[in-house]
Amino acid sequence: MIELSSRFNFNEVDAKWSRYWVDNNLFHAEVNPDKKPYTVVIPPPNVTGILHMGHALNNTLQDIMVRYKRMRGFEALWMPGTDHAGIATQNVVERQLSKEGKTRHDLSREEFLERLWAWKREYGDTIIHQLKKLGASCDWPRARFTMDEGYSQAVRSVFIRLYKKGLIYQGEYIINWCPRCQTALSDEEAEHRDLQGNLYHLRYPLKDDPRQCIVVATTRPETMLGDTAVAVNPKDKRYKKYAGKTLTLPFVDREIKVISDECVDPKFGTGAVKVTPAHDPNDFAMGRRHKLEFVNVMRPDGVLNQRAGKFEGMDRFEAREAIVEELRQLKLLEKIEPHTHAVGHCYRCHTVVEPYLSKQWFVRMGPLAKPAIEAVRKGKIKFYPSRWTKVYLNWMENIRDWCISRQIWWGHRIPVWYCIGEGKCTLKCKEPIVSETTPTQCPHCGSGNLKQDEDVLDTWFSSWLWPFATFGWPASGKKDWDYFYPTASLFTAPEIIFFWVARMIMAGQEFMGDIPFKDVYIHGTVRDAKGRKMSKSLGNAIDPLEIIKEYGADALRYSLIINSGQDLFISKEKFEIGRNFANKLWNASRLILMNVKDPDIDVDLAKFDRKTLDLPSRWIIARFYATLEKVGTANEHYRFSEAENLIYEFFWGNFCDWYLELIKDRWADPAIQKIAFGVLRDTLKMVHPFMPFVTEELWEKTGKEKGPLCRQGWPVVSKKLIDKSAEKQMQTLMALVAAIRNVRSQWNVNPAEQIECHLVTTSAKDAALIKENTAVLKQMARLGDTRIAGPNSGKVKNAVTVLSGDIKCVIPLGEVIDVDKEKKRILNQVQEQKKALGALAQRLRNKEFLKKAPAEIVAREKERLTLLNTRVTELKQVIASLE
RNA sequence: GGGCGGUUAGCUCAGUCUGGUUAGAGCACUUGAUUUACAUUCAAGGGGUCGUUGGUUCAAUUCCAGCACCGCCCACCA
Repeated sequence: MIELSSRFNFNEVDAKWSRYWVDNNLFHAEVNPDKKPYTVVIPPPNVTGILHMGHALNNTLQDIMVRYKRMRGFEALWMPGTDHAGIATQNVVERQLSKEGKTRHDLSREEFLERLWAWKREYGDTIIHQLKKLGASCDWPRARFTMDEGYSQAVRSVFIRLYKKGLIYQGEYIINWCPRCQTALSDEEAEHRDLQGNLYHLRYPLKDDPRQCIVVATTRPETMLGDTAVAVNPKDKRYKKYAGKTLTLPFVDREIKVISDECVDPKFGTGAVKVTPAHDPNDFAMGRRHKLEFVNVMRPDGVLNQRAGKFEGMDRFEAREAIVEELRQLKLLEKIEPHTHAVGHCYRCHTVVEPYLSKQWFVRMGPLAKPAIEAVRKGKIKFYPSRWTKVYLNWMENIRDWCISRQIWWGHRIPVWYCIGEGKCTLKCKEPIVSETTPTQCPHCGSGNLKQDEDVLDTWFSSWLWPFATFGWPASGKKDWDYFYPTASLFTAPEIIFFWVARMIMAGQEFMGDIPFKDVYIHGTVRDAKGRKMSKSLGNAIDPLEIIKEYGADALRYSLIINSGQDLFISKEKFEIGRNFANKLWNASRLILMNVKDPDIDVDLAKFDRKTLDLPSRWIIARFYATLEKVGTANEHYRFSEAENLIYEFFWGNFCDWYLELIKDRWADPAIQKIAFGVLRDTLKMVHPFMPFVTEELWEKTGKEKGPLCRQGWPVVSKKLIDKSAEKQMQTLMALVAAIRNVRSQWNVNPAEQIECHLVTTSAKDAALIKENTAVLKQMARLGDTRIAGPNSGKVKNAVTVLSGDIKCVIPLGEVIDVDKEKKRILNQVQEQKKALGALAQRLRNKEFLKKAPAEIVAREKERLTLLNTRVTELKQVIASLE
C-alpha cells in the first residue's frame, strides 16, 4: 500500500520530472532507420523573450503532438533553439546603455557587439529554462541559435546562391524607415494602425500668376519641402488648363511643373497631388516615370535636413505644425479636414515609420513564390484550420520584394565587400564583391583595401532557413537533414504566416528542393477576458510562470488547450479546470493505490475476456477504448481541445463518478483491482501528452518496472472490447439511477438512507437487466429491498414505488425508464415515418417520375407527404407530453 | 476599399460540414450531502423561440441570400 497526500503537490512534481527528463536525455532523437521520423521545429523564441501565454499555448500544442507521436513509435524530434531577434535584442542592450547615459555610437561596433554577446550569454537562455518548466520535450542538447557559427554559414551560403541567381539586388527605393531604430524595415515589419489625422489642403501659386493657385491635399504637409511636381489626372477637365504649367513651391521657392498621371484619383481630395518622390512610394514611381528630381528633406532620425531651408533641425512632427502655421499666415492654407488613415508603425518600438528613400538590399520574391504557391495549391502543404490557405495564397500571389538590409549592428553582416583601393581601380571595382568567406583582396585590381557592407540582414533572413539550417545544412558530414527533413508539422500564430511560414516554404523549396513541413497548424491568439491582446504595456497579461506556481504546469497546459478551439479569452479562473482535473487524476489514483494490494501487478487491459466481466467492468473498458480511439483521431487532426474534452468526460464522468463509486465495496475482489488498475494505467498513457507531470508521477507510483511514462507506447485500441451493448445497458441503468435520485432529491430523502423500491417495467429485457444489476441500483441510488416486475406482472403499470420512512409514494415511471421505453417506441415510429418521408420526397424530386406519373398520383403522393410530416409533428408532441 | 471569422444558457464555448432523436459542457446560480480518494468533492435543479429578415425543403439552430452588430487580417487613395 502506498501513502499519498490528498493534494497533488504540483510544485514538487513539476520540478522533479522536468529535471529527470532532461538529465536522462529522454527526448533525444537521432537518425534511426528502424523508425519513421516525426519532426517539429520550434518557432524559435527571441533570445530576449520571456515566456508569455502565447508561448505557453504554442509550445504546449507542439509538446502534445511530439509526446503523442513519440509514444506512437515515431522517432520524434522536437528541435529547440532561439532567434537572435536583431532589432529587439539590440534595443534591449541600447536601453541598458542609455541608463549609463550612452548610445551605441559612443562605442565601437566591436565593443557594442561584445556587450550584446555578453547579454546573450547572461540572459539568452531564460526562455529555454522557462520552456523546460512548461514540460517541453525538446531534444535540448540540439538547441540552436540563429547566430551560431554553423548557422551563419547557412545564411551566407543562401545569400550568395540567391545573389548568383540574380534574386538579390541592391537599389534605392522607398522603404519603411524607423527614425527611432534608424533602420529600414520590411513591409511586414511596418504595422498599420488607423490614426485620426488631418487632410491639409495647400495652395501652390502659379509662377506666372501668383494669384492663381492649385490646391493639393496631403496628410504629411512637412514633405511639401521635397515636392518636385504636382500631378493631376489627364482626364480631369478641371485641371486641363494647368497641365505643363509651372508652380512656385512655398518656402524653398522651387519651380515645379504640373504633370499628368493616370494614377491620380480625381475623386480624392482636390484631384491634384503634390509629388514628393523621395518620401512616398507612389510619388517615387511617378518620379521615375516623369524623371523628376528626388529631394530628400529628412535626416535618418526624422529631423529635417538642410534641404528643408528654414525648417532645418526641426523634428518631422514639429515641422508639420510649423509649416501649417506659416502657410496659414501666407494665406496658402485652404483648409484642414479631419481624416482617418492607416499609418505604419515600427513593430518593435511603435514609432511612426517614415517612407524613406534609401539604398537597400532586396530579394526578388516572384520566382521564389511560384513553387511555394504550387505546394499549397496541390495540397502538399496543408493548413489547419484550412481557412488560412486562402490568406496565405492571397499574400503570396501579391508578394512584393523583400527588403533584407537593416542599419543595425546585431545580426548577420551582409557578405558583401567594396573595393576602396585608391588609384589602380578599374570600372569593375565598383561592383560589390559577394563572397562566402572574407576576401583578402579585390578580384579586379588586387587592392587589399576592402570594406564590408555596414548593414546586417533582416532577422527573418536567418529564420526562414530554420527547418534545415538547424540540422547542420549546408555543412558536410553528418547529414541529419536527410532523415529529419522535411519536418512534419509546424505550429504557429496567424500573424507569423507572412513573416515566417511563407518564407520557410520558399526557402525549403529553393535550397532543399522540398517543402519544409507538411502541416501548418495555426492556433488562436491569447486575449484577456475583454478580448484585448495580452500585452505588458496594457498590463493585462497573465504570467504563465505565475500560473505554473499557483496551479501547476499541467493545469496551465490543460486549461489553455481546452480553450484553444479559437482565440482564447483568458482570466485566472480559467486555469481552475486544469488544476481540478490534475487533482482528480491524483486522488482517483490514490484511491486505487490504497486498495490495490500489489501495485506492481502487470495488467494488460486488452487481454480481458469480456465474457468473464460484469456489466460495469465491460462498460468501463468499452468506454476507455472508445475514448482512446477518438482521442487518437482528434490528435491526428490537431483537435486537441476535443481530445481533452473526451478525456475529461471519460475519466471524471465515467470512471470516477460511476465506476469507482460502483466498485467501492468490492475492492477485495482481485479482478476488480485489476480492472481499475489497468484502466488507470492506460489512462495515464492517454493523458500523458496533455498533462505530462502528474501522469509521470502517478505512473511511477503504479510500478516503475517499465521505465518513465514518456517513453511508453500508446495503448492499442482493442475493438473487440468496445462493447456497444454494455454501453447501452449501462445507459439504461444510469438513467434509472438518475431518475430515482431525482425523486429522492425532490422528496428530500437523506442520501444515506436506504429506500425500498418497487420497479415495474414493460420490457422483459429491462426487467432482466435490472434484476441482474440490482447491485448497481443499490450502490448508486441507495435502494434497499427492491422488487422488480416485468410486463404483465400485476396491475401497476409504468410506476415506481418508493418507500422512505413513512413516506410511501407511487409515481409514474415517466421520469424513469418506462417513459424511455415509450419514447423509444414512438421515436422508432418517427424514424420509420421519416424514412418513408425521405423516400417519398426523393421520388417526388425525381423528374422521370414526375413526367411519367399522372398528375393525380403526384398530387396524392404530395398529400401523403404532408400527412406523414404532420404525423411526425404529432408524435413529437406526444413525446413532449410524456415529460 | 478587399478578404476572413463570429453571433447558441447570466458568462466562456461545443454542436451545424453530412437538415430530421429530448440542442450539450465548464463556470456562475438554487437546493441538498460531509468520519469513509478528492469541497480543487458528490447529488439534484432552474436557465436557450440557437442575432435578424427572407429563400430552398414535407422538415432549418444546421443549407442559401440579404441585413445588423462584434472581431481580425490585407491594401500606395495622396
